[in-house]
Amino acid sequence: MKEGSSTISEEELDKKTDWFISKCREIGLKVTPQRLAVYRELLKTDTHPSAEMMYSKIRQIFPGISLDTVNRTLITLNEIGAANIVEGTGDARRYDSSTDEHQHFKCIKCKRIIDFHHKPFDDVKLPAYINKKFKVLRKTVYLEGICDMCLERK
Amino acid sequence: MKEGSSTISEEELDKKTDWFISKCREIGLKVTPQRLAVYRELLKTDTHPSAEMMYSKIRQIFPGISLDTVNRTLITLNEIGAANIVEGTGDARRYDSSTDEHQHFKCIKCKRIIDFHHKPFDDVKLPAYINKKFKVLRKTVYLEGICDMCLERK
DNA sequence: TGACAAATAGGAATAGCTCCTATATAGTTT
DNA sequence: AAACTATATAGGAGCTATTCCTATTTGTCA
Repeated sequence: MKEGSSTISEEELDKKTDWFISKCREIGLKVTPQRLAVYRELLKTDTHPSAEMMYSKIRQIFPGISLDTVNRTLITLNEIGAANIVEGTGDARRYDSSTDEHQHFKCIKCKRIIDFHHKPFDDVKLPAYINKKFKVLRKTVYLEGICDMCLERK
Repeated sequence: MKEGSSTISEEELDKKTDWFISKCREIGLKVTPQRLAVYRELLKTDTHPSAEMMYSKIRQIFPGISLDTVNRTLITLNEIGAANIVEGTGDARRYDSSTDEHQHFKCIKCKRIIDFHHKPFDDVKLPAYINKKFKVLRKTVYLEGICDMCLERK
């Protein structure tokens, strides 16, 4: 289970940045400093930030960026597979840069989202009639409840 | 897989209405005609409506109701276990009156939500460390992709 | 039936995007 | 390296979904 700030290594960050640049070029997206900043900041966190959270963060290193750009960029990242929108029930969209298969737990009190990985969930195959009828792009398992911190606080 | 309008029987509707009334009394919620109307209309559909969709529908039989009441009521229904908020990634909240275990597929083009039930998903047990650390109130499996209708149209 | 806490209608306010447009710039072409 | 052009951006307007506010109404219980 991962919580708090990420500890991604410089090496890993550079590797993913290179991948991202190639991916953009491949698709024909321009590699703008804004895009790079959004992608790299998202890589550095595992708190599943909202667009607004990313905006505050990025403004510290890139003061002129607009919220609209952050929003558009996050959606773009999701489209090209460089990030995912975390599933949930209402509230602001939350983003995740992890591409490894994993699941989410969201606290309905503090809205914190915590990653975990339980292999049996990955292993369940979809029924054939679903794959036949629909084009499934994403399969997620999502838990909701009260987190340890909120349980204690109460 | 269920699509289109529900075919809930009068009998079933009455049974659930009785249950709902007891539940409200038990918790100390007043049984208002607005609450009953929202609950009963939600029971009659399986299109996973948004608050706005419910509002249009209910206004036909209850012209004076306000959108705020519909919104508040749907949230209340979710809180007392008389309905669920469907998981998703953005857009307006969608609601479901079904209490049976099942899963959702959402079309990212037309936003249609379709129920299905694949027992292996129910059977996966959560890892012990999750249940120990968090109070899990809900476990959902959510698929996203392109539905049959949108695939054809393209 | 009267009292009162809870719920409602209606409108105002807010949050979270998304759209619009003039300007700027990455990537390409010369 | 200058010019070109399709994209991308900043900033603000606009929009959608939801929540808040408050005067009024209404279930529920004594």
